[in-house]
Amino acid sequence: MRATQLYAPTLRDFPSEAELISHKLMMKAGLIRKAAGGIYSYLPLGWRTIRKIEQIIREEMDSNGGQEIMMPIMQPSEYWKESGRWAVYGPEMMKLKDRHGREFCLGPTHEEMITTLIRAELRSYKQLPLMLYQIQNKYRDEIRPRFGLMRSREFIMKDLYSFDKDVDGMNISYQKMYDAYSKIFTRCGLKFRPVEADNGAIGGGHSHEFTVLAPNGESSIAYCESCEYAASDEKAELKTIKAEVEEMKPLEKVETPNCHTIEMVKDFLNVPIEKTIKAVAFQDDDGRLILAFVRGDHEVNEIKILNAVEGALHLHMAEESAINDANGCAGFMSPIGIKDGTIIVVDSTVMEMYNAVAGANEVDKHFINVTPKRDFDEKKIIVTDIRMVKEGDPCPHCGKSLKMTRGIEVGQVFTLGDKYSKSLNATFLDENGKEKFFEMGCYGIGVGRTMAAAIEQNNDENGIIWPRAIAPFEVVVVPVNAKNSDQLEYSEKIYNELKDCGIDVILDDRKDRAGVKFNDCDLIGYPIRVTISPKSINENTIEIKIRKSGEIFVFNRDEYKEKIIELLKNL
RNA sequence: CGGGGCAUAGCGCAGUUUGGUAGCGCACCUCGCUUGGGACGAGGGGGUCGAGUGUUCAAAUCACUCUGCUCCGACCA
Repeated sequence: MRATQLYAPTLRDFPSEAELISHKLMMKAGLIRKAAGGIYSYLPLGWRTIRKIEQIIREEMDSNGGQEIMMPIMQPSEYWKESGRWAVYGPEMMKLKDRHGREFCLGPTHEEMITTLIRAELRSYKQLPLMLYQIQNKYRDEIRPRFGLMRSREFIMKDLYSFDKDVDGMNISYQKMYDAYSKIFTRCGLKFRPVEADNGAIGGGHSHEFTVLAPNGESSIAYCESCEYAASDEKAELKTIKAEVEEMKPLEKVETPNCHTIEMVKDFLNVPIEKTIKAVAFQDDDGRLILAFVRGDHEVNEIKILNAVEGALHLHMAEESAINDANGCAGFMSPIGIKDGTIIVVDSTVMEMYNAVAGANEVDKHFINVTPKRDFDEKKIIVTDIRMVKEGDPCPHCGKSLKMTRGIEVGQVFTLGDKYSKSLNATFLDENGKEKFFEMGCYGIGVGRTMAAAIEQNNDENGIIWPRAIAPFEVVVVPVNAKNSDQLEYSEKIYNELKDCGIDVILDDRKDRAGVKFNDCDLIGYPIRVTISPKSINENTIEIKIRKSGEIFVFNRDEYKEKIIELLKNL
């Protein structure tokens, strides 16, 4: 490819609509253009990267037993009504009608489609396991599309569905995909973590989110550097922190005028924050009061509270009247003296504390020397892990301290069990001639998001720094002055030689000044730049610049190809 | 859905307060000159000022309505 033929409209400035660095760079480097909110065209450079990512995905899917198919974007509503998700999916789903008034949707996912596709003809356990996948546009009518390809309404997704005869088989398929995903993102040159996720309502199986580590990511994750543990902040399990055993002093009520926050209490009483107990009052959808208690320096994790309290679906901050009805006192609360029947959830770490400070349920009064295992009635409270992970907390697997980082979820693997085979009545006959539901799994990768995440993770003030495997071109050959026919000729020779080595190379034969071309090369992010100058011709050498490190090498004509191939291996 | 901001040439912006001939930089086209990090000179093309309605002799500018974009939040996982 020659740069003079390439449609790559680079911009001098960042478009004002872009906020996130990957979005800005994709616009500026001419990778994508927006058609509408959350809907994009991919220009040649962007599309080349997309295709390289897809190719890596294909290779790993195929070598793990996947078979590629293509299913419709436009799906009839009947399938979704049958599974019960037509109503459930709600406004997220793009719906449309044909001229006869028949209802369709633009598929946000394809469980219904694939299950109905195979159910008529996949009849025997002998045909299992089966793994089918596609790389397809998907649609979600996001409330607020943003961040370019990161949260868009139309997006490219690889989705594979596995069908097994039993749970053991399903777990093997799951493991295969888990391994394939690790390989895919490694090959893409990304720093990522498989993050433990729970299946929520689906239950039973397991799930991991593959999260690319990036400071601008939408999700916050905790991970361990000593072992492989990683989990999203809301899901991270936490071990109980044991406090040093102390002699229990007698409970005592003290005046704490106007000290309604932990900060004020700890300063007024001059105690370390780890010796205080913080209260947070919630109400659920039914109006039930839920009091949560954590150590003063900890934060409550609402998701964990929801899991701990039977029947609670959503939480909001409690009304003061509800607190008063339970004999509580906002700003000065503890479980001591709260009306029976109130739901009280205490973090397990709190139960380990000795001689702590907690509210007295009276205005301007706190208790000191509270020892929960003596002073709280364990029969009336729920004790469990309800706190939010924070940097430095011990890893639940190895005990070393956890680190926090932000990340971008690029892939997700999920066991579905028989949820969809049951609701869509997809069965086969097993060895005993008995009819059974398929045990399914689904495995998605956001292709555009992977591209965005790669840029998020690999850029500097000059532009993108592509990992070699997904760079639109691996090498760019730049004659310093393309109007000079000697330089252009020499450059074309080098270009052809590299091409013959199987290297994905582009010749920047534009007649612009060197500075313009260098800046574009840096912006677009080719991993290696070959610079051809009069000096190169005179000395019969090749000058090479590594985008990532900025290193410059000069090689002789007879060795440069091997050198470039060698260098590319590490980029 | 709540709250803020914005909409003028391909991109970035000024002009709006105080109504009166549509501007600047970059990009684009032509010619010249230049070529190792976004040169220079000369000439040129490109706009229903997001849409609609109203006020006015006169609206990019004032008023109302709508649409789109964007940020924060809620929502989603």
